[in-house]
Amino acid sequence: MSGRAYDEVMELALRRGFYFPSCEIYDGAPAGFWDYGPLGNALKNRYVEAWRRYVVRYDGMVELDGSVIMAKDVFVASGHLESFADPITRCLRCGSVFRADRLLQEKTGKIVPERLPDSEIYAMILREGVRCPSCGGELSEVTRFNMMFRVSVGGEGAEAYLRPETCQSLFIDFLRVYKIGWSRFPLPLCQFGKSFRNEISPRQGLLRLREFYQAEVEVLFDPEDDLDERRWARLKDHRLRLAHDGESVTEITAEEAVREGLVPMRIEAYYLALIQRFYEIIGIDRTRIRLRRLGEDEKPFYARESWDLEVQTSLGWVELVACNYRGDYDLSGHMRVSGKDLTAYNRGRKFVPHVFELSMGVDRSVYVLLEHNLTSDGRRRVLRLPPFLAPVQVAVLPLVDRDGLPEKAMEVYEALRIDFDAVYEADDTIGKRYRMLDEIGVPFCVTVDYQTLQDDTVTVRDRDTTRQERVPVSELKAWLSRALSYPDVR
RNA sequence: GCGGCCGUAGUCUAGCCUGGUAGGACGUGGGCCUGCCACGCCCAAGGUCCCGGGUUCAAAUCCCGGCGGCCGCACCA
Repeated sequence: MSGRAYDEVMELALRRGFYFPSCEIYDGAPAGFWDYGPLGNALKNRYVEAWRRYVVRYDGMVELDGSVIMAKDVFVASGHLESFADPITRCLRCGSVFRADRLLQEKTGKIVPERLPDSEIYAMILREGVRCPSCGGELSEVTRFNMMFRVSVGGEGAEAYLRPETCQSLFIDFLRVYKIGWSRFPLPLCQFGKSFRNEISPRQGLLRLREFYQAEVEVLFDPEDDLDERRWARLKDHRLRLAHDGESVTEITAEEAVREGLVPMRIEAYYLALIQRFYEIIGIDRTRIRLRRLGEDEKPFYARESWDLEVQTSLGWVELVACNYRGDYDLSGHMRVSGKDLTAYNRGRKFVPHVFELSMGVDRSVYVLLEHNLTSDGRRRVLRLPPFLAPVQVAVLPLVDRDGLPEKAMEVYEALRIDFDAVYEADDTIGKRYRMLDEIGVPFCVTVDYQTLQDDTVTVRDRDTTRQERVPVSELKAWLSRALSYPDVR
């Protein structure tokens, strides 16, 4: 696992301002927090806009924005207070920490029930004589480490938590959203926003953060009513890259996957196709994408079936999207704890909606976009982002910094700067400017030369081919709009 | 959290083993030059050598602790 590409992305991120450590002027700042600089923020925003286009609007989803701090009861209902913490024991001699239940199972072969109280687990450790696998030392009592950040709210210090996933507000807000008119199923709710997890050892830059962006889709549906034909027709022929047991990938259309039982329901196959296609559109090499079905021991506590959309990187396969069939776990839980009725009405029948979710890691996706698109042929280093994702869309350059060219170039820049993310660059030789702009993925460079002063045309240089085309200044805006437009999908 | 390696201007790095308070490259600012793909010239700014403590006449260099980074284990909704 060579991390060379990772190191190159990291160096570029620091030097050109894509992202960098949070609070970095202070010593002792905790790990797992990163800030987006000007370019990274722009890239992240474009990624989210693409998501809105190819996932949210394409499917007719309903986007909400919930609060980050949520009441304790939310996480009683969601199971996070109980299940988001693992029973832990530590070695009293060497300090190593172990999952108590797994250690017991490994050493004794006995299954440790998930709900067993900590004191019982500890009693088992003593009874079975289990000791530290590293040094043979004695093990401590069993404790829990919850990965949620606890906060206290108001003068009373009411117990609340930073959400560990964005989706809980979608489940909770469902009641109101449903009542005020969004009452057709399937009902895909979605949200882009921050989540927080107190990871034990955050690592690898944007790949594992304690504060991070998610873009989550929670499709609420009637379990007796599989996907409508209108949606199904759109993506049933898309070829899914399904990974079974480990490595081998089978390419199979969504329709065949359902027919052959590889994916149980149409609604799952459809949304798996939707999300895989999204990553293909934004420029991730599809041969480096797989949808891996998780085994029983890997699934989150609330999931009935899980697929991870994974992408191959220099650090191995990275999970970008968790796709989970959550059943009625969430709404039933919130009904039980809140006492509110979250059933819906469809075709003369009351039911608790089931949920299929697409939980996307935004920061990880941004990282993968950088790593997959950063190319180097020895002389030239180019960030080959699709033009519609580029943080800077166009640069305006006077060929030389004299003879009236800068004035004319500035005029061109002024005409573009509101409609596009444009920069003006006059320093250094023209070749050097092209190189600097290639590195941050600027897809088009508009150069004002001596001919411009004669006939009011400029050259537009293509980042990927370095070829230049002469375009009248009067047509520049239309030319760029076309070149920067989103690819069409039906 | 455990173990290994590591932490020097914005970035990459020399120096560390064999203590004597830092040198380069790129980048940045200014000037010159420049008719299209980083190769030009001149000048300048920029360093708490991660932080704290210890040893020493003297610490970037040796020792301890902390923080951070990478890798492995563990964990990963």
